[in-house]
Amino acid sequence: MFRAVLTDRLQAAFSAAGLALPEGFTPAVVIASDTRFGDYQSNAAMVLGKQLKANPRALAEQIKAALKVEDLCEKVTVDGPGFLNFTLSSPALAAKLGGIANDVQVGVPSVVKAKTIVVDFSAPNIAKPMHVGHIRSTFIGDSLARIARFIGHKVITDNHVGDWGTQFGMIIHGWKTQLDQAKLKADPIHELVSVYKAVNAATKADDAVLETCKSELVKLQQGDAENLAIWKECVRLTLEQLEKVYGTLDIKFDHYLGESFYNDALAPLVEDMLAQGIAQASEGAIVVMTDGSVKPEDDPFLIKEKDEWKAAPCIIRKSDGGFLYATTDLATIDYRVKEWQADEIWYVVGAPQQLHFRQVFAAAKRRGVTTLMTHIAFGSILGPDGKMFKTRSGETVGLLEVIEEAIERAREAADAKEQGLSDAEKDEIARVIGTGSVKYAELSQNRLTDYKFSWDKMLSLQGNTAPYLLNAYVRTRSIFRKLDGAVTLTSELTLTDPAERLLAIKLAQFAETTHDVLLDHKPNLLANYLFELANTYHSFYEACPVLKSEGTMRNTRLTLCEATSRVLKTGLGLLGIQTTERM
RNA sequence: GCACCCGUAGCUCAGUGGAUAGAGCAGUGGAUUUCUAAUCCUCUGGUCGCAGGUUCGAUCCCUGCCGGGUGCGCCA
Repeated sequence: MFRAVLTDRLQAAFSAAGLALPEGFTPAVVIASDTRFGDYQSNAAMVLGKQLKANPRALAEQIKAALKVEDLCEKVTVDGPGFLNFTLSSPALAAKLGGIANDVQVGVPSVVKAKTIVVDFSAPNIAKPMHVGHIRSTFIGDSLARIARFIGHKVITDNHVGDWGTQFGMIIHGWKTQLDQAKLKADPIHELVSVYKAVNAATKADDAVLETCKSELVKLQQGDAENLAIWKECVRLTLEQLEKVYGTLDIKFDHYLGESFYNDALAPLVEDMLAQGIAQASEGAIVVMTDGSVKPEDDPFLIKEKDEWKAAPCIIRKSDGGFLYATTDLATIDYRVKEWQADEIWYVVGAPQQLHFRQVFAAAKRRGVTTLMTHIAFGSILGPDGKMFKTRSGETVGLLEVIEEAIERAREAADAKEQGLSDAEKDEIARVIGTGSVKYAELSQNRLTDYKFSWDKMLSLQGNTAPYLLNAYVRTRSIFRKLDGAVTLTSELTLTDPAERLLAIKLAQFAETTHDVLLDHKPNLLANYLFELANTYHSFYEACPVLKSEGTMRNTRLTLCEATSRVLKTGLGLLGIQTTERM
């Protein structure tokens, strides 16, 4: 990575110039914000100037004089208030380019210390269809898992499905009293949902129904054979459907350890926490309270009310003896730490659950868990009114519905092109473009901001969209299809045209971008980068004929195409987006 | 009441303690008998919610306010 190498050189220059660096100071080199000045830049002289009370420009000149970068840069300049600007040399860029075009890791170095990372994402509920609300967790989680794995971590993906809970009282009651077997066979989830909705409505009208549901739930929890069988069938039917959706989306999990998996661990866990004094009885329930180890404003177990800090406990056992979300999460952490030796656990779950995770993480730490637990939060998907989509009010849009519509629109566009592709080929192209469009629409956004759900944005085929990126890839493949015979991409390369140079620099930045994504768990950095790369390639493509050129120029351009092709395929793959050879 | 997230172009959204704040859509005017136009190139469009503060430098950090969203003991 140029950025890392230049940082090292800068560090060396400080020593060579005899500059005493203040404690904790490391020079920062970044990709240039304005390409007129260079390819990379550093503000180290300005930061240092402040701390050493020295003139930043003079300091920059002093550093520049001590800098040894002849093998990398054709030019280093001091500009403005004291910026050091680096312009890469053509040979250095060409060498890097050859590396990208011939390397399976496309020039992205692996991490020095590989960690075991458990990624918890998607987590749909049994007997409920996935809706647009699941888009964020599913796509962000899948992408982060792919990226972490790509740069060398050991990644374990776990779909913590909601297969246990109070809703099963209603579903079992409905199953017994009003299930339509024919409809169940035709569309299991749809039938389960309508049964659930009907019973849910009935409970609101009639308390007796509610009581029946509660007793069905208790029977299930006590291991009643009939109810257990119904529950298992619900889980089986739902998972079967989920697998189909995940298959269409090209998403795989290493494990499907749902909430029910941890049932037997809950009672002992609560007992253990009581015994250790981490949990206590309160108003009939068992809760975790503050231990006063942190400042009140940082304590997840305290809340301020009228200038007084009041308890905001985390309940792990209800007064009726039942267990909760937090209890299951604590048991899940135990399992992941013990069985998988997780160094880190990433929870890709919506921002509204921030308090829950702060409490759970704090409770786990008190139990001696040292694993780094991170809540990778994301904003809500809003309806047209700017308010959250509500799951239960029926206002939401089904995930499958969105995907199918996207595939259909992509298919229409493919049909309009007339390039002699078979129906099967067009179907596959439409699937890749349709699912890619929905994924890209999600992943190109900052995960923390709320956004309004928009069919047009999800399904658009122009502009900053998956088809735009895929088209750039298709253009690279088209060139190699037309090429006669094998090419060697190892001969001499020379970058002459400005468009060639811009593309080469962009390609070199893939490594930096990929690593940066994991600093803040933000896949949109990669999405934005790939859009810029595609844009740069499209411009290059218009400006620089490849097959019609000759000699070194032709070889250079072919190498640029091959490198672009690999970076796009790899980069899109890291977003969970597949590619096609034609479109 | 308290806490967290958000407020950037007509719309939807990027962005960073640095140099003249970007993109897509919409609007405008061009480019192709194509290495695939699902493309490229022009132009138009901004008091980065408001007010202070810190800094050589603030859209970014701090404080206060205004506006929107979310969460806060027995759902998950």
